[in-house]
Amino acid sequence: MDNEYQPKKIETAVQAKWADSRAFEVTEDPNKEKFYCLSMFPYPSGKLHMGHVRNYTIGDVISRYQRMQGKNVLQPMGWDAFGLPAEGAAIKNNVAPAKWTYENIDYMRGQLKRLGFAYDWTRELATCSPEYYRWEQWFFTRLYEKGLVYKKTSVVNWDPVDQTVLANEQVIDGKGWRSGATVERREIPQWFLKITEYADELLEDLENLPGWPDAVKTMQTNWIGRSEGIEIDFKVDGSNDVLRIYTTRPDTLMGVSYMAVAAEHPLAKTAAENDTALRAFIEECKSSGTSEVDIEAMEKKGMPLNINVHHPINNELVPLWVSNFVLMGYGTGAVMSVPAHDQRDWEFAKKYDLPIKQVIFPDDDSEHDMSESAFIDKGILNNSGQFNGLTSAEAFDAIAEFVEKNNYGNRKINYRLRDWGISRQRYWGCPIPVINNKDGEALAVPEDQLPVVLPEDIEFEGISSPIKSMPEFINVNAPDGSGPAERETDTFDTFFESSWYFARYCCPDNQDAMLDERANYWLPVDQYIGGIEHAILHLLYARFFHKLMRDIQDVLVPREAGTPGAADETSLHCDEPFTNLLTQGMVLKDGAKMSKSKGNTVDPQTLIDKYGADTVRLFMMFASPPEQSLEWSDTAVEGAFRFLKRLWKLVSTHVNEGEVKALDKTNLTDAQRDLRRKIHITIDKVNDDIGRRYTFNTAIAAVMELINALSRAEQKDNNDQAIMHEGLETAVLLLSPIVPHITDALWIGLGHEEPLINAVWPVSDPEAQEQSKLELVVQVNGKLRGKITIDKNAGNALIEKLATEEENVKRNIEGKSIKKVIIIPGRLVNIVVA
RNA sequence: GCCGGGGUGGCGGAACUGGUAGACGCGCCGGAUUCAAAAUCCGGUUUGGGUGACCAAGUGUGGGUUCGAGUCCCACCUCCGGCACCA
Repeated sequence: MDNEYQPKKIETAVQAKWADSRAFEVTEDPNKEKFYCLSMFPYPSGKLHMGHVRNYTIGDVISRYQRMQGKNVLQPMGWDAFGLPAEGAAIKNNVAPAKWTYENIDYMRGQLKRLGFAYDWTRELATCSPEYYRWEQWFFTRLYEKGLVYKKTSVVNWDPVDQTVLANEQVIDGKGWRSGATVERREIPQWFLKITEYADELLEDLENLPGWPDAVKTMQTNWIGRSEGIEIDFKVDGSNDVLRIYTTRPDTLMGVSYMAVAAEHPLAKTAAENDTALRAFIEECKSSGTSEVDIEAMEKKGMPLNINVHHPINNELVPLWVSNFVLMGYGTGAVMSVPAHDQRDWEFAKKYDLPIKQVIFPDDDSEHDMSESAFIDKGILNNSGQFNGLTSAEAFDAIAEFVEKNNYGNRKINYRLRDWGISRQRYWGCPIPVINNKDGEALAVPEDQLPVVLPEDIEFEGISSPIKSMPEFINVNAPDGSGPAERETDTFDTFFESSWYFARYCCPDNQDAMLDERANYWLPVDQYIGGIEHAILHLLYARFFHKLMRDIQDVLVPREAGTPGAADETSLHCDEPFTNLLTQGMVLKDGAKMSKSKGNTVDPQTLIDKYGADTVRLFMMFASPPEQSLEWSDTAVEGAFRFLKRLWKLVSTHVNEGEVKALDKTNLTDAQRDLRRKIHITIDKVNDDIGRRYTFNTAIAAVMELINALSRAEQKDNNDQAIMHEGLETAVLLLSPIVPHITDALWIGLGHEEPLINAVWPVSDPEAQEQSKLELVVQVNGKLRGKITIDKNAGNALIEKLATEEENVKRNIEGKSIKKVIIIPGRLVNIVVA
């Protein structure tokens, strides 16, 4: 066996071997337990970054480990290929988005292959290919048919100079990224998916996901934001209009001192018609950004509309204001304001000198200082007429009843979650399959005319989407036979594509249906791995989409209908797409996220070229546990490389010493017994770390400890050599999911003919782990004062005796009386003295 | 602003269920090898005190619970992720 570790040589050879034997191509095998391991697919931005390498190494380690457990493992890879950066590149470098994207994919695919990930490349897909997106177009038309999509106006960022819609990311300090013009809010018609119809199920099913991190489930729960409240109508004075609001605190209803509507609210618009100051204010409200941060962080402003509404209980007049923090697209676009019991209303009232009327009082006789802040807790009602003396909870019911009885409104469950706006006014995306006829009706493109193919041979003139000025794309005949019509030129939000790719991987070659029965073999994904930044949007949309696919007929069409068994399945079986979720942390350098804009990136390719794929993989897994952020270190990469060299040398030295005879277990020295125990303890430790905890860093540390112990061991007799052999084989197997190339070569060196990827994960020998003596720590008043070695069967009386007799312990308890002795079996003794 | 997560030696991190704080690696210091260097190998390495055995302090800050707290509770500081059109 070669004495020198040559990563490039062995990695190329092993990768060729895997490719030739189609080692990672899988098919459905009903007799084997399946394991679907999925990493979030990359956006093909140019080249792999360290975050990708980390993500995909984690997925590969889990996949290879599960394969060694005997499972039928699917690990696919593809490309989230539509998106804004391709348009940026097109505008900047005058290259078509399609060409740019496909070239990036080719380069990045090469990098993934070079890293040795065990992907089934026959399933590769790119979301920008018509073979892929035709099915989401088809799916959209089915959802339209079912009434699960609808069109309404909603707000976008409008760049008045470039005459185009901007993404939030393209708005910098309220200005357009290219024009520098102040961005306006503008309302345009857009398509929406009714995710709110699934709000309850999306919320409740989180309880059926024990394999998801609590942090993600909490964030999704709060995002959905279910609340129980009441919708109440306030009659507008001198008009037949009513102003409908929603509140979760009807108990504070008698404390209302003003009402507020959004700038876009019809009442505000009408009032502004004859009032220049009001008109100016409403214009100003439209200048803020559309994001929640923009709205929540800005200074809260308002103006009275000179309109009053009637309080539904006592009929008193309440002034109506327009304000910049109420949003039209959110609830009813109007709120009731109770400054005494809501902090934001309190601040607004202070600013504009509006009355603050306390109606809820602490239930413990304490007094709240209204001049300091709002009293937001629940309590006892007062100053509330007929409701005085009720608790907040009682008042909720009483007021709800009152309101319902008088037809002023009803109880309502509300969600913070809003319907999913899926229209984008961009080019590089999937065309929304809709045709608008001359009567303005939006008609779904019929199935036989799908896919609506995005023209790829285009040029950007300016920055808006080329298909918006492309008559050959736009002008069509209406599918209802009503004559000339216009094609929709908006494209889908790219989250649309990434919401179902996990299902398409199961049957990417099916040209006749979105999914087939193979999806029911592989789904749900057993392990999903990706960045924590996707905790809400992507993961919620994918869960939603999965439920839609489950509920819409004909999504799943069996390939050979009518044949017995699984092929007759016509719907998805499972309710949730991802059984277990692992959210990896960021890759940082000098404490900041690696990113092009910060200029602190490290190109993985340079490292692969210098050290090989195994070193990069090993470093990534060793530097920190997957959920934490990972701090980049060049010297630590050197360390990982050094460890592999040491491992190689230890194996080659051992192998080159010749044949090893079988271990004679009846004749072991204490040192040999200890070393064997170390080997078998390490098996259990690494199995737990990789298989259960996903703490690959501690798994690697444990193998390093084993290698250190093996290198220190004397090599004098047969047993020494036999234990060395056992230890090295164990280390190679345990490391193989992490560094699959070097371990494959070492496995061959250790005399195996069957490839390592077909080897079985090692199982420890409990007998080898037994020991007759135990070490206990002795504390005095909780401070470590000594250690004692006891027989494993020693009783508490003997342990206490030995502990108190230990030299240093004795010194520390001298002259004091022992109050208590606490013995934690196998761990410690704590002597409490005074 | 709101929601979620983190903070441990010079550095990355370990300590899983309240039970030896600092495993493993990096860096640094000393030694071996070498004409010399690189590479490699051996030893040391939380801080302060002590020749030493040991002693004291110590897990962002301030309090608390406990025989015992990095771990649990309360308050605060700070950094990171998300906030619906970046992906």
